[in-house]
Amino acid sequence: MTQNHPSSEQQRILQTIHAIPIGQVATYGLIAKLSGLPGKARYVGYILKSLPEGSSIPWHRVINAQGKISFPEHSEVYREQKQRLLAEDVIFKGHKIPLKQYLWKQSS
DNA sequence: TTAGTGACCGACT
DNA sequence: CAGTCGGCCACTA
Repeated sequence: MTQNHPSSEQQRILQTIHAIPIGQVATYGLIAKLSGLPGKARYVGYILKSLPEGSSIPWHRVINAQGKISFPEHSEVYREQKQRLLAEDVIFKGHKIPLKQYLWKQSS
């Protein structure tokens, strides 16, 4: 199978992100895995980067595997993401979110 | 077509 | 705990 509908992959990813409950977060890698695209964490990042302005996608609930926001600490977008998370009562330990305790079903 | 670039990840110092 | 490193793969110039 050499043909693949590119947009369907994106939609699966966006759908997965959209399903993240308020007050919870998920890593890029987990999003990819739950979307049936294991190993394509960077793809998730790429899609979020190219997300339209007024999108209803809760992009702020996506963080990296280190439990941190994937933006330069001093950037404006970093502050916005952190602000949105704090507004949902997501707890930060310094600059990190304690995944072990708050991350979305770590399954396993 | 090739080479460079990431809103990444896991294993390993 | 903090760095490095190699792998990953869609996208772009």
